Amino acid sequence: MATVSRVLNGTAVVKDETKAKVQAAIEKLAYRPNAVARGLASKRTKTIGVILPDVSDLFHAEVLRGIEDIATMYQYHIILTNSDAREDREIDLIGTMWEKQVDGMIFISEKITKEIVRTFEQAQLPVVLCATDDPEGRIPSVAIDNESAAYDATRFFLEKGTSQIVFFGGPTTHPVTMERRRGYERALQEAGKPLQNDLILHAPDMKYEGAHGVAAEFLQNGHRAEAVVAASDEIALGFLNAVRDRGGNSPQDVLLLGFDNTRLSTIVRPELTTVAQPTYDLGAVSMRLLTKLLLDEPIEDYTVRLPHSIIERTSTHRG
Amino acid sequence: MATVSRVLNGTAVVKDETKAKVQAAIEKLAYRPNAVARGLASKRTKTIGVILPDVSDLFHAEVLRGIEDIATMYQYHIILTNSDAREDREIDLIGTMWEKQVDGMIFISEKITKEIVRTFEQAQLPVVLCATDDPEGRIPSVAIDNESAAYDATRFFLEKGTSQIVFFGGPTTHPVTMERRRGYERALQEAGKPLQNDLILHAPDMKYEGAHGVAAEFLQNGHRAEAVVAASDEIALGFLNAVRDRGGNSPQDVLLLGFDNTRLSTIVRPELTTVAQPTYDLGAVSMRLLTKLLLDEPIEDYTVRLPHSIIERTSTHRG
DNA sequence: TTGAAAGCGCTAACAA
DNA sequence: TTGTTAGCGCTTTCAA
Repeated sequence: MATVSRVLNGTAVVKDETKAKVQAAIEKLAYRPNAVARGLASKRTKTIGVILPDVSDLFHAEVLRGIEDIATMYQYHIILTNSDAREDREIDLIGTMWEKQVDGMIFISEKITKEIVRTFEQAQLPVVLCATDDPEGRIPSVAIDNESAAYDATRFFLEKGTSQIVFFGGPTTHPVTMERRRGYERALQEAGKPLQNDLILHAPDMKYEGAHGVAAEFLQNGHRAEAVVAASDEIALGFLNAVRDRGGNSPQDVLLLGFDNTRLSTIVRPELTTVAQPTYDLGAVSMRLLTKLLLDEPIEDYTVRLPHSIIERTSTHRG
Repeated sequence: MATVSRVLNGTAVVKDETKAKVQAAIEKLAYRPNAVARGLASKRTKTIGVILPDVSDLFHAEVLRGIEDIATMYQYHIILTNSDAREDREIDLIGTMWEKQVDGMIFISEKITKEIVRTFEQAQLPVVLCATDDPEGRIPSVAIDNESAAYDATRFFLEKGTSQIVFFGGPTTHPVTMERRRGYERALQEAGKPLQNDLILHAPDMKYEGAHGVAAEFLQNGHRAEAVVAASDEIALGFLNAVRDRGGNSPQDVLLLGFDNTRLSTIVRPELTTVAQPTYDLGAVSMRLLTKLLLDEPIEDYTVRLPHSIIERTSTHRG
């Protein structure tokens, strides 16, 4: 049994001859090691827990795919759970992940609270935050620099000489939205433009439906916008369709810039200019960082900021 | 220890007084049972394996969400892996799921081969096929009736008096595509219409990009279509944009009907008429069926067919 | 109603 | 280089 274990795991030198015999026996009996027993004995399950708000969200699904691919590469398995971004569920789930003896975790959420940080620290679980960060910087994280991404997006319009630039974010309780809003505000201030509160819109979430309603109301009230910096592609499309509902269109009547470069942005017409987050990479890099943590490899940065870029398409292009 | 186990699992009667003492101790020590040890001892891990082609695909992500919600409800966890619909990987993954001692599996694939059926039977793992079925009907499955869904979609156009109805599917190796094609053909035959092979299109996959190319070529070659029955929303949008690229639009120049009722269908303009698969339910019902299998509950049907419906939107509506 | 004891199928020291 | 032994932290008989 011990020698079989050695052959299987390569944890010690085994004579070629015996190794061959063991492998023959494994073949013959179609033997497959029991990962649960192995996990109990070795205290490593080769399993990592992933908690995210909602897999059926395009962005999360793509991040997850990145996580999974790298996990597979390093022979880890993924236990997945949806939290619906509810803190109580998140904390509960961290506990069950602990019970499952996951080797580490990747955590995606909208907001990293002190309570969550504390729970991770108590659980002593290696964890990497993905697409968000811990404001206190105590937990390793992989994300983009949202403030400067929104700053760049706003500059993009300012350099075209556009005024009446709307910022259209998610809820004000959403830290990522607020970071982006700060970038927008900084760009305007640096350009000497006044901040107009009526040009700052917040949708109930990052989805299409709510954004569509908010945009419709905005236009209904007689407001006008020359350009929109939206915090997600879906939000941008919510604005687009509100404009269309009133007989307008983009880019003729409004220039639109989304966020995330989801598949939507090329499927829709006009194709959407967007700030590309390296969605897949966000997941892949998070998982890679986690493997470094788990394998005690040297780590340069515990806080990784991936580059973003603006992808120009027709929604901001006036023929 | 044994009594603690009894309190935790409710497997035997424990005096209220001792139960209270145990619970107090659990509280005090912040004790959390080790699920791995529990799994080894009881031979049940409360974990189910999910193998699907690609989580980052909208349809699968939504099915997965359905699976996960019901799994949570029954206190199961999900181990997730992507197979990219490659049979060799699928077979390999079934093996690793076995090693992980999952209690059961949900399997989503494009094609259920004999090899896969054999692997499941050898592994003796309870499994439910989701969104596909085993042609031999030996494995429980939850899906819709693709043939009659496409039949209904085609009838929908025939009843409008439409001719030149294109069928636009995925690859010919894709069983679901072929089932739908058969439904399309049956509807035409019953209506006494000739089958025109040049009106049957196959995209390289169910995604937008490839479909867009195939549609562009179709139109380039001077073919015309009055209506399109597409095998996925993305394929329908591929056709739509090919039409638009040539200055046309829907519903004016072509009536479009997609499949799946993904978020895309309402975000896009014109909003897309589509055959709604109960995507979330496909996952939820599969998982529920699996729990019945695992808990030895009575089962009426091992082969569940969920209802589909046509959701009419602007892409088939001529003012 | 509870405690004692065996054992789930491995890994990891320790000898040999 | 290999076999022996002792657990890993639970569940599940079996007695008491």
